[in-house]
Amino acid sequence: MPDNLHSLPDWLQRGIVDFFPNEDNDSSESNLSRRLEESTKNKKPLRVKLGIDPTGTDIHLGHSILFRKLRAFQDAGHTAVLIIGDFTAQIGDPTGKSKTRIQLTQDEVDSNAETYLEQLGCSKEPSNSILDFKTPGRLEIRRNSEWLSKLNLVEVVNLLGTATVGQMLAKEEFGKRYSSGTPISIHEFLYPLLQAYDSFFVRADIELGGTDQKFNVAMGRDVQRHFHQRAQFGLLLPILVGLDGVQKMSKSLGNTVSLKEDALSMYSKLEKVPDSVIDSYIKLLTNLDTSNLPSNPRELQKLMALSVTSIFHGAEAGQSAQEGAARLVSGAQDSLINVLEVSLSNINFPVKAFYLLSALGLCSSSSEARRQIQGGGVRLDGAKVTDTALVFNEKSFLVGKVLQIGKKTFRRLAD
RNA sequence: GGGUCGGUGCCCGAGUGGUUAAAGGGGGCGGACUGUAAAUCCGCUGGCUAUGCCUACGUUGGUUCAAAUCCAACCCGGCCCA
Repeated sequence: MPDNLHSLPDWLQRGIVDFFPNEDNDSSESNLSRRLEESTKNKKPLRVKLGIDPTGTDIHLGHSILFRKLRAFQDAGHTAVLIIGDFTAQIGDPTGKSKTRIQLTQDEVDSNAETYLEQLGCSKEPSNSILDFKTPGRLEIRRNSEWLSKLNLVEVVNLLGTATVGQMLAKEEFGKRYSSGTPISIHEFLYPLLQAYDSFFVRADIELGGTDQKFNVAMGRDVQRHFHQRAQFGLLLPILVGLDGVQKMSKSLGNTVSLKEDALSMYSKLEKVPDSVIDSYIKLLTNLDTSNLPSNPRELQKLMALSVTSIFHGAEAGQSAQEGAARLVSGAQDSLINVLEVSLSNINFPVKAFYLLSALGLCSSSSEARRQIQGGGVRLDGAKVTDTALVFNEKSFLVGKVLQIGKKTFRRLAD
């Protein structure tokens, strides 16, 4: 934690791990709080850059930390510059990757970008969206293909001249991959430079990023200076640990909570998160007062889950998710009100139980369904199904009953 | 370009002609226990409406009754040399 974190305004402090430059002087070039003051004094909002590469379809809680901080800047009167890395997504950020990333097509990238904006609340009012899309002057959305696809080779070569191979290999992932003999494609070296060029192009005053972005954000400063522009500040936020409590939250590790998920699903995942991560979740994902929290870990877990869910779905939905989750756990099958329904309309009767599970999409394959039944993981209205050869003859027998797979998946069967 | 080693299931990694849907570990899933946690123990971990059938060990072709295992060509990577 940086020593002079306290020099920053309260709204900015929470969750900040590092910021740079971080010099204790009066210069607005190297002292962030001076720069903020200068901006207020001159009534000139700062341009706060956050880049996202639309490489997937989901925004998860880990990303939300950055977006919420970006929103805080918006609320403080600054301009959020959201960069959709539609160009860079096709190169792939090597950060944290042990392998070269698969390249995406323009179409994939475009549709991903759309779902991202949707999840950030582009069609909602600022009061219940993650970013403020409505207040004039508070948000600028740019696609980096706008400028990156126009660079010619001369300009690219010039840009490449900003960094050295030594600098690149000093970057942790590259260094590891290099020394372990894992291939590094040359185009991957270009990634940090393009991200840096974005900062120059949008004239960023501040760039937000996860701690793993330190190198890329710092590169932005170099490139801005290279093009005779005032260098941005870097503001680093932590990488959220995933639901497994060990690795970072990442779609490919399957330990995420997506913002797309309904309140019940979000709550259920969060309330069973390992104890070790609860503190960080509370600090990074909620606005709870950390000096006044329940000491019982189970209570703490529930409070965290409730708070986070409420932030993304509203207080009311959070409440009912909590109640719904409690009912699920208590095993009170009769009172399963909020269980998602699934229609049997496409099923031909008689139907084999394992086929039904797979046809309804509750298991990834019919073989998987069979295994679930064998392993005792399937229940119908609370009664364990153990016979893999079980056949249901009549639809009417199933309608209204609750099918359960494992502890988390419940579906009410509808006509 | 030359030499050399290598490419096995989600990952790591054994296997060098047949009882191999492929040892072992990790991860994941399910069960028991619990705080719906952790730890621990047990089971499962290619697909298929399924007592059987199909697809799988970089790719393609070949040898063989039989190939992840042998041969050829090709593709991809590491290292060394140029």
